[in-house]
Amino acid sequence: MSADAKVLKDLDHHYLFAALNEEQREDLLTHTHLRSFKAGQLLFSRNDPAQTFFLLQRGEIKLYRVSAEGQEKVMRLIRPGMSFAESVMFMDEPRYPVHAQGVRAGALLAIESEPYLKILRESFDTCRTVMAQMTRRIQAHWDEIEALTLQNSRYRIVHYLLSLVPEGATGAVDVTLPSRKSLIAAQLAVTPETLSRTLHALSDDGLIAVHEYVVRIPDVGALRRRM
Amino acid sequence: MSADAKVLKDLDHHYLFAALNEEQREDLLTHTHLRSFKAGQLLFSRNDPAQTFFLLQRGEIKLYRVSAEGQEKVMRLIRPGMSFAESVMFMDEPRYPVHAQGVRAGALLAIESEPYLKILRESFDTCRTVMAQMTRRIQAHWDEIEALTLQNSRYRIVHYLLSLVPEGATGAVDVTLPSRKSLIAAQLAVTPETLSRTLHALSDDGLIAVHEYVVRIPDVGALRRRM
DNA sequence: GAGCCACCTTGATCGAAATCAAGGGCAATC
DNA sequence: GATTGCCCTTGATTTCGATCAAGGTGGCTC
Repeated sequence: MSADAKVLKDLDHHYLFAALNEEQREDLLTHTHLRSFKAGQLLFSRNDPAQTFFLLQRGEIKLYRVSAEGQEKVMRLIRPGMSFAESVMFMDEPRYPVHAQGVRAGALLAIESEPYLKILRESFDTCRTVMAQMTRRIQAHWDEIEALTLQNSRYRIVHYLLSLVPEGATGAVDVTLPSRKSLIAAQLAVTPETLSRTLHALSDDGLIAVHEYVVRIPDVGALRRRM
Repeated sequence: MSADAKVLKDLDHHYLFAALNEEQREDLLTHTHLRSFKAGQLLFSRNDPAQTFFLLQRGEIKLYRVSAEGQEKVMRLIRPGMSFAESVMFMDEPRYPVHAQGVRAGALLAIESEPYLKILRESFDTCRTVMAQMTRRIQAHWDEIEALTLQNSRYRIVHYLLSLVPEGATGAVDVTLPSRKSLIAAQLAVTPETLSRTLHALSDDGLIAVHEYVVRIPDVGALRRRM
C-alpha cells in the first residue's frame, strides 16, 4: 500500500471525512502533510495563527495551558485516531487556543483548513456531523466544569478510572493508565501528590489495586457506588 | 406592528437567523411559540428530551447544574437577545444537559428544532455561523476551565468585573452587576461570602468602590494589572 | 407600622488539597 | 557499576476558600 493510500485509509475512518466522496478526499490529500515529532517537541503555541488542523496517527500529544506562575493544566490528551484544532477553523481570525506538545514521539497529518472548508460547503452531512461532534465536546466541557466546581478530587479521580473501563464491563476489570501519572493529574486538575494519595486511599478501601500503570478494579459497581 | 412582525424582527437580528431568506423565516415562524414565565419557574430539567431551542426576549434565566449535595453551579446566565439550548439539536437523541429556571419574569421564543434543521440544510452560510458560534462557546469553556484550575477566586472575580467593562473603555468606569450577587457568585464558583469579602478587599485596595449593584472602577488599567 | 423574608455582610472556625521537603526506584548514560 | 535525572511516593505544614453562625438592611404583606 502506498503512503498516500494509507493516509486515505486513516482519513475515511474519521468523522471529519467519512461523509466525503472519493473526489473530495483526493482533493484534500493534496493539502495534507505528514509530519513526525519527538517527545517534548512543541507543535504549536497558544495564539499562533491556525491554518491547519490535525489528525494524530501515532504517539501522544498534550493540549495545555500555562498560568502566569507556570502551572500547567492539560486540556486534552490526544491519542492516535483523534483529531484536534479542527473547530478553530470556523473562527474569523483562527488562532490556536492552547499549546500543543508531543508527549510520546509519533506522527500526525496536518490538513489545511481552507480547502476543507470549501469542501464542507458541498456536504451538509459532514456539516451536521461536525456540529454533532462539537456539541459532544461542549457537553463534555460542561461535565468537566461541573466536576471541577461541584465535586472533589476523589470524585474526579474515581470518575476518570471509571471512564477507562470498557463499555458494559462488570465485575473485575483491569484498566491501564494511558499516560504518566503526572499528566493524568494535570488533566484532572490535581497535583501528582494528591493523585498518588487518593489511589492509595482507594486501595486501602479495597476498591482498587494499583500495580504500576495497571489498576485492577475488583468490583466496578462497588467503585461506581462509592463515587 | 403585529405580534408576528415583532417576533420576526427579533429573529432577524440573531445569528441563528440572520442569513435566512424571507421565506425560510416565515416558515420557521409557524413553528415558533411565545411563552412567558415567572421568576423561580422551572423551564426545563436536565435530561428532558429537547425538541426546541430558545431565544430570550425579556427577563432573565439561569442554566445550572446541581450536585448530589444540592450545591448549585450556574453554567450560564441568559439575558434578552441570547439564545440557548440551540446546540443540543445536533445530537442524535437530544436532551437538555442542564436545568433552566427563570430568575426574573419574562418571555421567550421556543423554536422547534426539526424545522430549523431542515432549513439549515439549505443555508451553508448559517451552518458556518452556527459553527463559528459553537467554536466561540468552546473557547469560552476553555477559558473557564483554565480560570477554575489555574486561577484563584480573586482572579475570577476581577476577571468578571473587567468583562463588564464596555469595549475600549479606559480610565474611570461604572459597571452595573447584572444580577443578584449570589447568582454571580454561583457563576464564578465561589460562595456569596467569598464574593462579598473579595469585593471588600478590592475596595480596601482602592481598586473599586461598590455601591449596591454599581461598581465604580477608578482605573481600569490598574485593576487589570492587579489581576 | 409590625413582622417577615430574602439578600448581603462580617466574624470565627474548619477542612481539602496545595505546597514544601525528603527519599526511593528505575532507566539511560558514561 | 557508579552517576544522573525523572517519576512517583510519603510525611509535615500551610493556605485558600468553605462552612457555620450572627447580625443588618430593605422591601413585602397584612
